[in-house]
Amino acid sequence: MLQVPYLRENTEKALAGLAKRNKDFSATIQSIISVDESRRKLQNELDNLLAESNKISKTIGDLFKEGKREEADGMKARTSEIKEECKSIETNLTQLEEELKHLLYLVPNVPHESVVFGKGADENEVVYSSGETTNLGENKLPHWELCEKHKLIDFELGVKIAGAGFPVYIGKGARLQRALINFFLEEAQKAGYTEHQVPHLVNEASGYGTGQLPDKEGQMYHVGVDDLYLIPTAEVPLTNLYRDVLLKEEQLPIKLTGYTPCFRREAGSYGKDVRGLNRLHQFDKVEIVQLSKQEDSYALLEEMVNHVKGLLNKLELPFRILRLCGGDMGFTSSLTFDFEVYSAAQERWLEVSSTSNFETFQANRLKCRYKGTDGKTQLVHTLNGSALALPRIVAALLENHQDENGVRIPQALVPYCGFERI
RNA sequence: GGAAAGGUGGGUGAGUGGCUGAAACCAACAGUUUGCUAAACUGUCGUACGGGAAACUGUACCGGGGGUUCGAAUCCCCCCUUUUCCGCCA
Repeated sequence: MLQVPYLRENTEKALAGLAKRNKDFSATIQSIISVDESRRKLQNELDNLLAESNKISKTIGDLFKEGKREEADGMKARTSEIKEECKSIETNLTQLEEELKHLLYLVPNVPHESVVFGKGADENEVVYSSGETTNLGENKLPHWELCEKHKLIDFELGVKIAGAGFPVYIGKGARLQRALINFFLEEAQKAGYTEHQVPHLVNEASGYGTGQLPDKEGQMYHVGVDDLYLIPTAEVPLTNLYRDVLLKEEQLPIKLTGYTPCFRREAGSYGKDVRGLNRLHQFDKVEIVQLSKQEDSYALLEEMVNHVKGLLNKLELPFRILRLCGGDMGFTSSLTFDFEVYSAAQERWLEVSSTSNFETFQANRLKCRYKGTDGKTQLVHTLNGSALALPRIVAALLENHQDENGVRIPQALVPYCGFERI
């Protein structure tokens, strides 16, 4: 969430930025500023009362030691009075704090200056294109048919075991999955990211830390008995490793990677969007995360974008990079680049990675700060990106690399697969 | 799942109702000394929120939450967690 002092001191700037999201936040921000002002005023009153009470208590203690019991007893009345006052102030204060928190949860991150105004996905800007898209001619098959033909994935079987959106990978299909995971992890490690194996279930605090809660509550699977959430992305556990942590400047940037399955309820999805591997309830993904100094984060974002670019090139897939417009950007993000691969048989673009800079928006909730060499403490910037999500990569690999004899495995992947063709 | 004992600052660890935001030691940082290093000595050494131009100052925080009390790291209750023992088990 945004920081109140920032909103107070840069109201116009924040509003101008937020306007790019095609929504008006001026009323909310006005409320935030005024609620916070009342909050501070009350806090001050409370502090003063407590200070008085502390002083009296100390005096009472001294009097007891001197044996002046009655005098001490006489002073107790005032502290009781103060206590009553404090109680009512505290009630109001808690209420204001809650109100403030709720208001802050309503405001998304302020878009970066390079982000354009836009109402939705149609207005995203293509900032890079890898070139020609594959042209397959007449006999091309969509990936779900290729999967069936080559017995790579059984969607029906998954329905029996769990439900729609939980595919079963079989034989070379399963090995391809494993190969991709290893390939992505290996590439991330070469790029300086430290591999982590993290829990696939997280507690509520972690959900709030990265902003999935309260915003996207309905998107996550919730295990009621134990009050845990299945992770929708490794971003959640990875970033939360640094919740409530005070770092030293020289530790930054911190570069993390991890493979996890991701679980998403995807309520409300339907139609051709969800056919085959296009949208699943469970899928595999390798995530990269960085924590950085404020002044470095945009250079690091570019570095991450280049990393993902490299992966797609090695997989020999046609792709493009979009800079999301204000209206299509995620709640917590300040700047997001989406990567889309071309699905040659479906003749459409599929999102395979979303790489973002969250600036201090997550760090503020996470309370992840660093102490500079000047001794000043400030919030880190957090960044993350998919590098990469498997299902649509698999879809694109199968579709783009199909020929009369089956499917060709790109050279870079062969050592990980152990086979060259499907 | 059952039982017992714990959880204090970066670390070790003292503290059982007021003199404790917290001893001592270690680590870290700055300085003195030194040809350099080491050692020794001196000093600094938590976080958050608020007030102040600043020096500084108020409040809160000893796993988390609540309670008792004029006053809680210290007493009581609930939760989380660690260790050990038992049970179960990949």
